Amino acid sequence: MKNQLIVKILNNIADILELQEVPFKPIAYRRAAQSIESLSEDIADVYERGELEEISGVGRNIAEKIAEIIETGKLKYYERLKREIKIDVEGLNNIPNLGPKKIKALYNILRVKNVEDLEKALREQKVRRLPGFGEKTELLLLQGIEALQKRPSRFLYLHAIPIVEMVKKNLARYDFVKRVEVAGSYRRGKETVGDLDFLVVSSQPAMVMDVFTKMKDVTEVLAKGGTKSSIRLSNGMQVDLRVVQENEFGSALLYFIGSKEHNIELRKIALKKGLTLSEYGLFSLKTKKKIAGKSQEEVYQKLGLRFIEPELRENKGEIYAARQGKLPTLVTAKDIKGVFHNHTTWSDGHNSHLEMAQKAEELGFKFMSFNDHFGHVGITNQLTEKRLGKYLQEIEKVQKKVGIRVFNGVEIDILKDGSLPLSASKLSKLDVVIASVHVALTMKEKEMTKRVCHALNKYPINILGHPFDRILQEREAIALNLDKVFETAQKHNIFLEANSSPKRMDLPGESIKAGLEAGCKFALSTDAHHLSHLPYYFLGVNMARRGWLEQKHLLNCWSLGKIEKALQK
DNA sequence: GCCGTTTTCGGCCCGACTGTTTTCAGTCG
Repeated sequence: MKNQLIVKILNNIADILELQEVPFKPIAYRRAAQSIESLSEDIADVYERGELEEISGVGRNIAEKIAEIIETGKLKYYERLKREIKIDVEGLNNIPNLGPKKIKALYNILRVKNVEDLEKALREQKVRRLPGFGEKTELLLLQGIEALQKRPSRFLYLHAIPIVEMVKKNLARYDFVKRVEVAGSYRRGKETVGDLDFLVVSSQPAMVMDVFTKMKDVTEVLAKGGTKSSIRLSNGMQVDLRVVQENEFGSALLYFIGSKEHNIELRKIALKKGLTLSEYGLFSLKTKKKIAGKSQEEVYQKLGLRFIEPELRENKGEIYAARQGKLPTLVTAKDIKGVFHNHTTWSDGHNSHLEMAQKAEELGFKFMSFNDHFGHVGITNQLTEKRLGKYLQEIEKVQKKVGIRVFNGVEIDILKDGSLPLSASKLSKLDVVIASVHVALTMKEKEMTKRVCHALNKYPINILGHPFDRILQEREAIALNLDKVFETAQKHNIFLEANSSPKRMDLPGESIKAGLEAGCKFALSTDAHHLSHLPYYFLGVNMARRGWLEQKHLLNCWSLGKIEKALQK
């Protein structure tokens, strides 16, 4: 799988060209890199089919370069650029407040080639003497280098929630704050959050700036202006805030929710219509007159588009769909009638079947399924064939005590050879069979794909559990040819899991979308190991929405009768 | 270097904040 290598090379080329002040090409390389990053298959397969140029942002020239990397593992053009430039542009670009122009000046005058050179020059106070630099810049860069080594780059969505609540609460108590909204990737429901963006409506922006930058947990004020400030909190999270007027709230929210790519696309559409779009509103280019801005709906409408839900705003086809009136009616949290994949003390969970079921009922669910580990090599207390009978009896007992439908089932390991540790005939007697990969995670893509597809082909599986088997911030996804897995799952009516566990979020939204396009259906699960995990199903809803899912694509939204029928094997 | 759901050539988003300046360039989102 060379996707990541190619993404890295293309981005590095963009960095170098930017430094050489080559116009427009950097944007082209970055766009191509971005498309490849969100590709759900091995780019080598795309190349084999001769379809590289069908990737958006990839034309004849970049396609040739990608082909060369796939065939030889490197790129002569890139090697030549690196020889010419002699600078670690990638490393230096990571430092905040350092861009191509400053990197160039640092090299031309001080021969700074990498982060180490820069740190040395900064400590020797040589940088402040450069034209366009000064003492403050020197300090800023030094702090940037230090912070880079300590700070986590992204946060789990779950960990961002209390921060969002804290900021909202802090601001909402002032009467000069008319409205507070969280925007950015958090609002788009991304699996992880890099920073937080807030939008405030107030006629006294200076006061807002003051209270925002003086909140209790602020360790650093990164910027403070008349209408816009940035702070850093003690856990390293950066929070940006912008104050706008009531009548520009819609266009400002649109702008701050992003994504950047979505916004750029909207602005291009505006230009084609003789308009210009900014956070202040949609204006006529000729008369400068304001056409829209109070609400997001209004801006979309004047651009000839239906309203696009924030989760879809990634410039991945949503704008075209909005123009055609073909946007999906996304699932919402209240459409979820129950959750799959819950653990109890019968394997590695913390609560009993009854406690879990009561909590599910309390949350308003109509059903839940129990799927304790079966044959997991890595944990103690896994279910065995011997314990299975009693486990099922226990679930039957619980069924009589609660007012919701309780499905029995297991989460069974897909072993190294693609077999499962329980026979197909015994598995078919269970309500819900989830099969997951838990061990031997380092297999090569071909082998791993064969392993998973073999299991899907040979056993009565209902749900493929956490297909990536990644742990956010800790463990990368296993190597899988998703196209083949999707195709096999679709053939056997096996649902793909949208696992809502905060550290898994697996499949992520963009892969759900790819699976949907392959004709697959999905099952949302909590993978709860404690009753306090059950409410986290909303994370799965975020993923499903980012994956363009409607009720008909998600098993959890169906009637109980339809669910039971769909689970029969 | 890419792209066109009105374009196969002529475009390629828009504005705030900071630091170093004395009106603006660089960086960021």
